[in-house]
Amino acid sequence: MESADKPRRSDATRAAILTAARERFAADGYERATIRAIAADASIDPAMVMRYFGNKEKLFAAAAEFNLRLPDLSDVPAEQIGVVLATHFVERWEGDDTLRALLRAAVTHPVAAERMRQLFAEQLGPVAARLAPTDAAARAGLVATQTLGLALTRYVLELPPVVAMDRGAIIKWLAPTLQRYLTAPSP
Amino acid sequence: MESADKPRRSDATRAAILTAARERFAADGYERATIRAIAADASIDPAMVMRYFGNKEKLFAAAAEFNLRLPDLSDVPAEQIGVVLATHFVERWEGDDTLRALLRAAVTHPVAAERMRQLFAEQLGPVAARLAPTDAAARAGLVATQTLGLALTRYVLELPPVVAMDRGAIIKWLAPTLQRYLTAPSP
DNA sequence: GTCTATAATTCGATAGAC
DNA sequence: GTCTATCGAATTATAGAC
Repeated sequence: MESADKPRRSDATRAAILTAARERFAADGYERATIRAIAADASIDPAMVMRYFGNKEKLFAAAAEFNLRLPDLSDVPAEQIGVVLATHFVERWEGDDTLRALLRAAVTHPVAAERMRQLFAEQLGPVAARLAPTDAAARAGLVATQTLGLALTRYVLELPPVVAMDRGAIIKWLAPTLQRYLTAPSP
Repeated sequence: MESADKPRRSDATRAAILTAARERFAADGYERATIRAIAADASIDPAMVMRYFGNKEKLFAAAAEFNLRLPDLSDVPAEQIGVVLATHFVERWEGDDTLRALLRAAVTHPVAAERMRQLFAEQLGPVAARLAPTDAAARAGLVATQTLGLALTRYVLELPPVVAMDRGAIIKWLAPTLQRYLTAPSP
């Protein structure tokens, strides 16, 4: 929208604000994350945050801009879709505050919740539709229950046994679940 | 602590406050749920809420007091544990604001999160321990990922396809997942 | 027990000097 | 572009009259 032309001098400042905002939103949720704290983290004046992003809602919208980055799955054999998806999700969540910020905010912030709904409908829906033409929506929803449940318990609630599991174990346990939700006959 | 003796006159007021508090905490989360709004819902003065519960934290603690109410599962055959658990959880979540209030608050409120951790450790842990002595904790954690994931997507985020599913379908889809997490050999 | 008044904070947002 | 000063609103919590 605005980034096509010349890279502005202030882009570094902008990026610093966004990074700090993502960390705060991810750690504290929408209402506890204050503009003052975000500005302090970015070593900048709070008024600058307002100048750059207008208000808190727009700042959040910019900070939580992201997608699932699902790879092209059209070449993946149907019987391997579970492993591929489980692997992708586990690695996608780690090391990026954006998704945690969105999840935490979505619980109390209607706009964030709506974006979460869009995200799974638009990006996971098509995958399910290719594998199961009839009840694709329900199957995509089931995949969401398991993947978001993992994210919730591991990164937000931090249930000790879920935190303790390594990535490999998680993938091995979850892959058959996702596989069944997407390709098994309706029970 | 205080309820053993005589039922006080003010117990009705107390109960009204708690009911309103649960609804507000469940609908708005911890920080957006205000004492003023709770008092208004209960048709009472805000100052009374403070008098009865001291402060907001204690009010929440009282309102979110609950347990999973897991039935006695020692008589359930190991191969039916999935169906029994899935059925119980689906019916436990519906029609009771308490658990939704706790889940929503736990995402941003550390005390609520700690209670959520205790809840699953103390009540789900033993069930897993009986079925799988070695890696019981991990299996209980996996069950938590799926059951809390369902609660999150259906009652909090309200993903349309998850909301649209009826209880029977949910149970049929989730039961094999829970069954495998608890009784299948480690992958 | 009940309610009014208000203290004490905190936060988002704005105005304006430099 | 950057920062100071501050407004206005909302909230928890308290003090005290009745």
